[in-house]
Amino acid sequence: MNNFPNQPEQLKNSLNEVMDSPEQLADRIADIFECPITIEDSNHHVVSYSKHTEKIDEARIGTIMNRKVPDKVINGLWKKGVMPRLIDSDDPIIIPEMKEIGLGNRVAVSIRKKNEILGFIWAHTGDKKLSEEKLQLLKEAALLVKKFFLKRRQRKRKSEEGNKDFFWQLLTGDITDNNEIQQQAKQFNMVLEGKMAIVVIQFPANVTEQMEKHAYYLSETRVNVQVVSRLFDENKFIMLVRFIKEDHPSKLVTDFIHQFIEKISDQLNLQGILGSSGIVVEAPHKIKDSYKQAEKVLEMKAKFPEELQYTYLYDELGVYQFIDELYKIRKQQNNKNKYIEKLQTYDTKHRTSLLPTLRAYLQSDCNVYDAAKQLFIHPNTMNYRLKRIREVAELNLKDPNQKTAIYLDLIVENMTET
Amino acid sequence: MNNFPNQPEQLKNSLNEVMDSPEQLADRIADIFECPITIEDSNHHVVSYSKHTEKIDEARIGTIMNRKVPDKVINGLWKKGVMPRLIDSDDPIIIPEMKEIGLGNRVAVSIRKKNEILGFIWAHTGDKKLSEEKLQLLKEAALLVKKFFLKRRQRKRKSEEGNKDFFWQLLTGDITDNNEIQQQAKQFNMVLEGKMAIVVIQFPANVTEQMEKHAYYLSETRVNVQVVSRLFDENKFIMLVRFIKEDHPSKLVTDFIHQFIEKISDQLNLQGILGSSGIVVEAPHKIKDSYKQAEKVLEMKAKFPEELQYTYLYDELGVYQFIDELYKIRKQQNNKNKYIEKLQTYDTKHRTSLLPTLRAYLQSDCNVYDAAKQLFIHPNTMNYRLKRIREVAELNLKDPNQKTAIYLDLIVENMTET
DNA sequence: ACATGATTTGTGTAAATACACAAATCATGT
DNA sequence: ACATGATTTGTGTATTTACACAAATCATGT
Repeated sequence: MNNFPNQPEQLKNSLNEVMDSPEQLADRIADIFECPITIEDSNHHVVSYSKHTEKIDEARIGTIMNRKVPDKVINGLWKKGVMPRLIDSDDPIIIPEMKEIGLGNRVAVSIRKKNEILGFIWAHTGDKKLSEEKLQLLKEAALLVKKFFLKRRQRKRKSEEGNKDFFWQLLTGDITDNNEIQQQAKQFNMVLEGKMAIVVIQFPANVTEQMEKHAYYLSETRVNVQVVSRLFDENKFIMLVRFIKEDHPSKLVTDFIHQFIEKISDQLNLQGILGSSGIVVEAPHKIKDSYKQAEKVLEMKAKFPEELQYTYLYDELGVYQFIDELYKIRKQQNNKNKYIEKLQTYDTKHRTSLLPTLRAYLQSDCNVYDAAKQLFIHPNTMNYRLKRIREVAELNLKDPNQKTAIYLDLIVENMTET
Repeated sequence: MNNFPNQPEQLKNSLNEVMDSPEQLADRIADIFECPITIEDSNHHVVSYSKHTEKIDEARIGTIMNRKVPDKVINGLWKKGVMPRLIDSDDPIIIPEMKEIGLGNRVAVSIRKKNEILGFIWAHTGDKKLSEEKLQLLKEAALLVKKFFLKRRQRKRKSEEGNKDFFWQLLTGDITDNNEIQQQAKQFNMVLEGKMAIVVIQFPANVTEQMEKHAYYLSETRVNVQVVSRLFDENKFIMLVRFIKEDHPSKLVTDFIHQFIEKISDQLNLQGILGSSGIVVEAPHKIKDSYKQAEKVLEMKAKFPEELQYTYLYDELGVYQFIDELYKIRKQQNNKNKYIEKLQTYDTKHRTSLLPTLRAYLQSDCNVYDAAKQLFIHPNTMNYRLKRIREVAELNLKDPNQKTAIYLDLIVENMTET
């Protein structure tokens, strides 16, 4: 094992041999580096692990037993900033012991094609320290293992562009025939069954390679939802997600978007990343609707950032599903809301703020105390103003019909100003 | 005065003489009938009264002093059913003493041209009873006095058709030039200044002559508002009203419509008479808008009879100002409200009534007790159902955005069924 | 500067509302 | 028929909300 100059050759030969039987892949690498080796895919599922039993740690046991790295370990790696370094770098990363998650000393390197993470090689170095040359060798090993991953994903890879085209066709509704859709889906190894939705993540600026890398990674590693297909369009990352559990798709997709944004904001140290989803559909030809709706949500979130700060689903847009159209109607009708006008006139004449008060009141679900808090005034002041509103506008604040009209007209009115 | 066969001749001669000086009109008739005579126009304003001072009663004093019949007397006459008989008949009506309104024995006859009431002749008979021949003579007197009224209204009469045309032009917006409008208005003796609105009264069936008669009469005798112009179109009576007091035009027009409907329903013993008004405008060229709006109100009242039972003004239509358009939008969007759908599904599956409960709750301004009363259930039941609604629909009942959307979608949904 | 009326805030009380719990009723499937 | 869970109603209590009144502050015009 000291014949150092010979090692790369040896490695190549070994790997070429085992190209089709991944089981021995880790063993061969482990032989060269003299420590246990684990190879994972981008999803942190175990692809291959060496038989070495020395220097074994808790994390390794858990990983091999479940054929997947435990979530606790992955989270720990993220928290310590290991994962970002691993994803961003082509070089091996030395990871010191992390007792709290049962991880011994390790060296790891990512396996990637362009910006896409294919997987990772983990060397369980234990007390031993790898030399600079060995680290270099590990990097070369990664390049060679990459071939294995590429071959493994042969079907997927050979049609990656076609897959993208197909996804676009689904998004735009260019294919409507269900049989054709299912045929193509089979060809690209996509499952278009059960409950699905389009999720769009919008980045505030132009997307860098690093951002793409992280986005792709995150789209691979979710659990409750499965990302069937994904692509970047300008500064938007569009995903087709499928729901494994059929229970509460709204909650699942909200959580997914939440986590996605949280993690990627954290990892890239970026603010202002928005997420949205169209409604959950069951038929593939309705994916286009879900996409349109997801885009609509983003459009409305841009127009009403505060109001829709915590809204991600089209279903939850409420009146903002049709506020644009309503705006057109009201403008066309050319008839200002009588009550709003009266209050506006009164406000400008007497330098009061009855209209903003009414707005806060309506936006607080007609709760006097919440509305008062929002405006930093005493609840009695609020009540007094409401009394004045009733008098000045001759408005019955118990009439849901009028209140609804005012609520909408106040939103529409604000749209005029922008 | 016993030369009875000669009296009609005498009457004619007398009247021809005084045709242009109304002051002596009543005197001449009084001479023939040997009792005090009062002549009123359709508005119950005094046109002419005889000098006779015998058999004078309280009502006559009040009438002459104010140059108008006191409201108390008019109301009394309506209550006793005298006015309808007078309006409907060409023959003189004998009216017994009505002490409660200070009215002595009288005989009265209406003066009319076709269906339009021009005025009335009142004979204060006192203890005397008029013979059948004298009654016949009074009828002839009415015919002759009619000539006087027609001459009196010469300008108005000669252009009655033209007036109608002009009104239609205002209603349809055929004239837009303000100068032209004011010129024509002057020609037809119409005042088109200050605050105005179009009021439309809709009759349930085809309009008979009797109904027209009453409608014209009522349009003459209102106090706080002035009916500038009016016409019948199919089963609709369209009025242009002007506001004398500028204070609270909404209240004035509501009261006007209320009273109009109440009185005419009462007089004609008719149900289902609807009234509406467009917004109050200041510029004559906006009358067309007010007309359109008044028609829109009637249209919506037909579609939502219960909801808009007490709504007459366009301003007060609330969401019904745009519910038609919203219906189109929502149909086009082809996306059912998620919350409504969930509740509907649950209701059919479990034979519950969560959706009707939510509807009642929203329509009762989110007041649990009112909604419960409306549904004849215990308030606790209401609360329980609301809890289930929150759970089943995953709906936050404190979110005004969602609630507003549901409120509107519930209305829109009901429109589908019809 | 003063008077006036509108507005804001503090204090207290009455009424309305929410909520927990228990009992009764109902629907449904085994 | 029975068990089960959902639903309805009754009862009582704690909390919230509405409202009246008073005092203080502010704006405005003379």
